[in-house]
Amino acid sequence: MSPVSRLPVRALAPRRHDEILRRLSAQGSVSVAELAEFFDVSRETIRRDLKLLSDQGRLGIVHGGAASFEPSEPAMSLRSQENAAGKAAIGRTAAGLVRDGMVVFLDSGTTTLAVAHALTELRDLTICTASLKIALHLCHVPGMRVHVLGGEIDPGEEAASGIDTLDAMARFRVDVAFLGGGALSPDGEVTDFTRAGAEQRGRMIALAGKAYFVLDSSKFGKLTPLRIPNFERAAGVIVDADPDLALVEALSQKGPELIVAS
Amino acid sequence: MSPVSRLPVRALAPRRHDEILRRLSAQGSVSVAELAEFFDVSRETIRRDLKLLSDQGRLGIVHGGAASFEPSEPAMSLRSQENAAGKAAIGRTAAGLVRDGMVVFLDSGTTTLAVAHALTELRDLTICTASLKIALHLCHVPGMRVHVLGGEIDPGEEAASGIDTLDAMARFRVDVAFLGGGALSPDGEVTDFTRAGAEQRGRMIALAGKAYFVLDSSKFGKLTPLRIPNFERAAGVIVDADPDLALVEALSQKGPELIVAS
DNA sequence: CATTGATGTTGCAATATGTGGCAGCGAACC
DNA sequence: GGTTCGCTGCCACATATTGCAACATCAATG
Repeated sequence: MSPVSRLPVRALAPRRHDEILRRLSAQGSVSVAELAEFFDVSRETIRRDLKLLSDQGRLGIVHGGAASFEPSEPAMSLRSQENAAGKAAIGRTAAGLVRDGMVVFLDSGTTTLAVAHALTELRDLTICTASLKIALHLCHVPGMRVHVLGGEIDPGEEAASGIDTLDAMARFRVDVAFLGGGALSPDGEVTDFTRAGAEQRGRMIALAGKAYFVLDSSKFGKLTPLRIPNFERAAGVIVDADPDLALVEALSQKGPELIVAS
Repeated sequence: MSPVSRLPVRALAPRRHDEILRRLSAQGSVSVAELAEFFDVSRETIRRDLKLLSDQGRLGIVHGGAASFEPSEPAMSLRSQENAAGKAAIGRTAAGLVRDGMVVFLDSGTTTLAVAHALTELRDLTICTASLKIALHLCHVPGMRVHVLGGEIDPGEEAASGIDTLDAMARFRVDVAFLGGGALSPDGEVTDFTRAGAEQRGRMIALAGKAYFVLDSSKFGKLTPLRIPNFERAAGVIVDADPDLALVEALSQKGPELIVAS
């Protein structure tokens, strides 16, 4: 859409966005009607604001308004419902790349959780993850040794993050890593929401023998702000549907193999 | 347009869902009538909400309301059912020893999980734990910063343990620690099942400003093999029923205060 | 085991909300 | 000055949510 030349820094719109996000983190949810009255703009304008923020992944749109991802337990479970079939297919394909005896790193996220489910078919794996849900799930599978990375928990991801996590990661010798991401940008690169996330994933690419990104089709063409370091050294990107041709070509230029799960 | 038209400031659907699930995990069950009154919506609406959540497998609908599934692992969930009332009382008493702003260590185990539940009444705590369940639960409570200790997961405890965990523990400055244990032996000492567990608890006693053991009455008079180092330096032992007199006297000889929750 | 009050179910209408098209307006640019 | 572009509001129409009412079920009690 917009040729990325410069960000239009209007005075009014960003002010609304800030306030919307502030309210969201304070109250958990906001309604379109309430915001329209507060800013004295039309409801359409508010909806456009919410759509924008939603595309950036900063909130979730619901009937009547928007809800924050953070404080709500459903956020994660709801997200894991979205495109469940696609994620399951990605999980099976990912599991096909793993052999018994390997050391596997699993990133946090709903798509990697699907990979975790698929991995239960295997035996004798060492799993390394920062995700509480994944650890909790896989630790009961016979033959799996699960290591959890320490750190401060990010409630949105339900996973550890931060300095301690980066630190702990470096101690492992990882055969294959499955990483999530915020978006598959039109120029064929996986991007992330946060600085910390991008850094963590970039490091894991460097650490792992092979690193695959797992992204379901809802992430295609979205835009998130952070590039992931070392992306071109990743082994592949596993998706559940063919991206458009431009994206395929852009990706093939970068290096990582495109794998479409069926 | 919108000249202050009468806007019912009703809660958005996801907000209701969050609250319903929150109540479920707190109380185990909710009633349609109570929810309808709370949200000021009709009972049909509540039922539709419950139907939706039920379709997602997040609760079970029963006549009159809904009940929590607690889709947890049998080993752990079975244990947490035992003497639930006693554990809840211990939890409340333990929470009474905590003040806003403190750094709290929570050991793994079902009794400490009850403490975690009780701590949700507080705000502005830093939690440090090796237990996946505790981390997962508390990370969604507003005002809580949760740190998880890294390490290999023990499936029975659903918590990290081992060298890495001991290592990570040492980095924290802990105000108050709540520790589990295998048994309260007849000679007034808390003992443990495993060498690793005893070592970890002993270290935490040394690290924390105050360390309390939380033990429900099913642990009285049992015998487990490992003594816990530094036990005499613990601040107290919180239980849910009076132990017999000999045990009380033996304990008072050692040092830690005996606290009986009501 | 029958009664009775509470609860669950269904169809429907009212209202609120979402969507897409279009035009006005102001800022930036040529 | 004219043009373009993005933001905004208005409108018409599609969709979703909710409450009501009538009826079916359930479960506790005597």
